[in-house]
Amino acid sequence: MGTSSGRRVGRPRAAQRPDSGLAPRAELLLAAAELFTTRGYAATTTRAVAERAGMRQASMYHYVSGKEELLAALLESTVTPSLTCARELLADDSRTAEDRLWELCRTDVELLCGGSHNLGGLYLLPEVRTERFAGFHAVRAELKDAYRQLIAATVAGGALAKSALDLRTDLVFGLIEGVILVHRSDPERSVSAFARATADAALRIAGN
Amino acid sequence: MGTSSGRRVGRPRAAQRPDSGLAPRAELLLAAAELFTTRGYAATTTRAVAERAGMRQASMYHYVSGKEELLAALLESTVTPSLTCARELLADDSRTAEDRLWELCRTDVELLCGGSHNLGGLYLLPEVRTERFAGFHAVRAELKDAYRQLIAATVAGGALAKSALDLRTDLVFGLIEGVILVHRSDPERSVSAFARATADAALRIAGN
DNA sequence: ATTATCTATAGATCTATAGATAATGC
DNA sequence: ATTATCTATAGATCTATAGATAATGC
Repeated sequence: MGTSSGRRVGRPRAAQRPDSGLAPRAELLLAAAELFTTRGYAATTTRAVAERAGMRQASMYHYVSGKEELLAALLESTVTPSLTCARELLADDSRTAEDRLWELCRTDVELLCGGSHNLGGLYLLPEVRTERFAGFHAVRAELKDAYRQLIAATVAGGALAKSALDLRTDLVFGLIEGVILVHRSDPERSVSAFARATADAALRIAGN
Repeated sequence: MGTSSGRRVGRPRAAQRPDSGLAPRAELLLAAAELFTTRGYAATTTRAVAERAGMRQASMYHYVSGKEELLAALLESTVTPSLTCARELLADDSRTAEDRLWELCRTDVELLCGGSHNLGGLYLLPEVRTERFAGFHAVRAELKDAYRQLIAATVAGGALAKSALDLRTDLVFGLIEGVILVHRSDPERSVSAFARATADAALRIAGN
């Protein structure tokens, strides 16, 4: 738990603050998300993360092995919901491919821009390309493949050359990810309207 | 100069390498571009930059005041050509707005993805959002405004509501920038064909 | 006794400066 | 004499571990 309060086991924290209601690991993840997305991964120190989570630098190591683990956990938690959605849509025969592609785009944009801390921004960190985050890359590749399948099914009259399909997939996927940048430049805009508009735009790119 | 070789003034470099033909400052900028785009800004040390440029860490300070100056210079050098192109297109009355928007998109993608070191990737660094790079942001805002003007002129039959215009501008601009991510994921693809395809996609999004 | 935290710190950086040195230029 | 570089290093971090401490649980 750690969720409900009352007196807790262990030495009290030095800087006490109103109980966040979160378990310590979740506090760390939240703090890391905020700092990584705004300042970047390399520029964020373990001290900054821990202190923002309400504990001292060294205490962080009681919950995680270091910064790397925090980023890995955050990355995976960001793609997983998109992938779940993609799998459901792929399996749903009752709707047209176009319809499902639109829905996938919309949901994905909502997820990327929706959370309070612009978690999608994590995707842009240069460090993410490192092999250490292979788990994330694998999940992401699966998501991209779902896009590819839906785009292929969208095309009227069957077969599209592989290179053409790859291109469209990349453009659509790029649009969806580019959305992170757009959202960053204007975080006030209504996410749900923006998500629908982006999905519309994606269909225009995917279409014939 | 520094460009042509022969014996040069000053103590010789410790690690001598075949003369790159570049002036030392240019060598530093090139090295920084490679490292910043691949590893990130904060993760890149002054030592790494200097060493890659063929000199010792301390010698770098003879040419630049530090990492920050390198990033600022690189950023500005990346937008400036796009902006020049945008100004020319805005002034050219002999072509349709659609035509010019297409051309701007194409050129921009070429510039973002064309250079050998994926300089466009610099835009994605979290540090870039800092006020220190206000110069870059100003130039970039001007470029975005050029996009906005061309998109407005593209719309058939005049006025588009401001919010609708803003949305389209953001989507198009986002697509163009998103291209950096796409290029990153598949750097082998022909840039010029990709640039044309992206420009096509941009027109679809901008269009009515 | 167990646990969550703390304080203290060693070891490993990294930046930016001070001052020496090895070339050419005159 | 001027210049471009070098070596050396002080001061400022930052990470991760060791060991102490202040709670609750039994």
